[in-house]
Amino acid sequence: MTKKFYITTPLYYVNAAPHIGHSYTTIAADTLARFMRLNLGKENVFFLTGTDEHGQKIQKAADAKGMLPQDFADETVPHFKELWKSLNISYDYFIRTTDKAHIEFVQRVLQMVFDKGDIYEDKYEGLYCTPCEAFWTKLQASDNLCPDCKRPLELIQETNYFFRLSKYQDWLIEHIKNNPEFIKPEIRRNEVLSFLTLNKLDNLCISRPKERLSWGIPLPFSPGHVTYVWFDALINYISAVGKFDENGRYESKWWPAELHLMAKDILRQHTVYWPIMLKALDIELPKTIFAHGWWMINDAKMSKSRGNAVNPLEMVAKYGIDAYRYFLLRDVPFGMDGNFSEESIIKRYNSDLANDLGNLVYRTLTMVEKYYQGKIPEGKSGDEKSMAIRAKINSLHNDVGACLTDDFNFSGALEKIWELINAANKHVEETKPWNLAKENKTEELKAFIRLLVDVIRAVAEQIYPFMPDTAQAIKEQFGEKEIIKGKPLFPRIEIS
RNA sequence: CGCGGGGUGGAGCAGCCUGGUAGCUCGUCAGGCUCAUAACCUGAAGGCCAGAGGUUCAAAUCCUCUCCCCGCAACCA
Repeated sequence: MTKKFYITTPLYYVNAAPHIGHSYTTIAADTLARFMRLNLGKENVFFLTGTDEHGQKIQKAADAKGMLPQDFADETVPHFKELWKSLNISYDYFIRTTDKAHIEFVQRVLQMVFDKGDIYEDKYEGLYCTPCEAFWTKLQASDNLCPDCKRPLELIQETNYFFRLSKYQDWLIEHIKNNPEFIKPEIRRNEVLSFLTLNKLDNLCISRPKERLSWGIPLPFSPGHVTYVWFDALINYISAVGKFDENGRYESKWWPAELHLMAKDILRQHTVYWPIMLKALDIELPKTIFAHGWWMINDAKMSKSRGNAVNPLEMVAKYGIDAYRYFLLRDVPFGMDGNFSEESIIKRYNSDLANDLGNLVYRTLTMVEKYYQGKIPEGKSGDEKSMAIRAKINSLHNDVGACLTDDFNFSGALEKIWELINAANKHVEETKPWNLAKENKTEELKAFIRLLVDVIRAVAEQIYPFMPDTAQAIKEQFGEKEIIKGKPLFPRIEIS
């Protein structure tokens, strides 16, 4: 049986334009997908992303613009697709929750879970703010006033449908305990586990009455209700890659997913609702759910009200696709929060990309040009330092792989690559090729230059998943037999 | 006493599990070199490891207490 790799990003909610957070998850997923394609073959990797388009916020956003929700979504989705294009995102499929096939699939799921008895009808009572269209708990609104608009709340009652989360609580706890890989990183696993062991799960309300919300997938067994967005959205992970047969068995070439990637704010939905939904359907669970951290903007949480959201397109225009990708994956260990600022991008850019990598490539090109008229020399060196560098070249792929496949440790993988780059730069100082040239030590010089070229080729190979364009550019400059020297890969950014 | 994570040179982090010269990246300063994008290499300065007490020959590392920061605490997509 060939190994396969199915990776997903969350479906992004289309009520606003994509920001740095969206791009972070997607770049990380893209890097893993590219890496796995190199290892398992293109045909054994499936990378899914898409958009979540139902629900109240979309309806409100559309209303505000005097549009139909569908038209509003149709207008927003291209922003995501364009961004992915300009970030070199190599997704295999882009799903929209308004796709006909997805809607039918969700309805099928609802009917199956309903028939099984895990969805039931009940009365829901709560404090409701009509202008805000929101329910509040007594805890949130102790004074009986809407925390948002400060208007009095009404106690209203409505009939809704509920999903029996509680029935599967003990099973889920056991599953998490028995599968350390299931929720990562560990801090998130602890969080979920303590939450599950210390609280009794309430059943999840998975419907909204149509009078209150019409923009959603109608429940097949109650046309007066639409489906709660999360129940709709999570199902994309299976609706995109498989089908139910006539006996209600789910069949898919790709499922179960090896990895669901997301930011930590939607961990709950993925580690509690989603596994239980799958269990109710008798479908295998994903292998790993990984929640990464947030990017803070100049030490403040990014939010629309602060107006500090970073536009990825702007960053790409300023610093380039690969510098942006590199920065996000390198600057902060995956899983932790990071602080985003242009100052830190520029620092990374200048020190890692321009000074270390770019300069190594450029100085090597110049030497090949100067000493060998652009022809890459043959040669082998057997001294200790050269051998040590050779060893690093040979182990680099495994080192990078160990970081990526075990822990999704992007920054660690990049550090490994940079260790080789730094070793090569140091090797230049120690070998002093300009002296070899003066002293006519031709064999040594040939071997030395060849070693540098081999370092650069290995580096290009390994940075490809992270920085596909740069890898390509390096490969083009170092041909089979000779070089084609271009402009510096990363011209330094001078801060005025 | 709700649960969890954390407080280490100017900044960001590692080390703590398995006690024994406090390490990395960036920044600062000095030097070297010239193949190179004023890039590269070397060296230096800078830390009583939040605080107090305890265990020990020996504690950033183990134990107790205190202070401070952050996350989670169900429908927010």
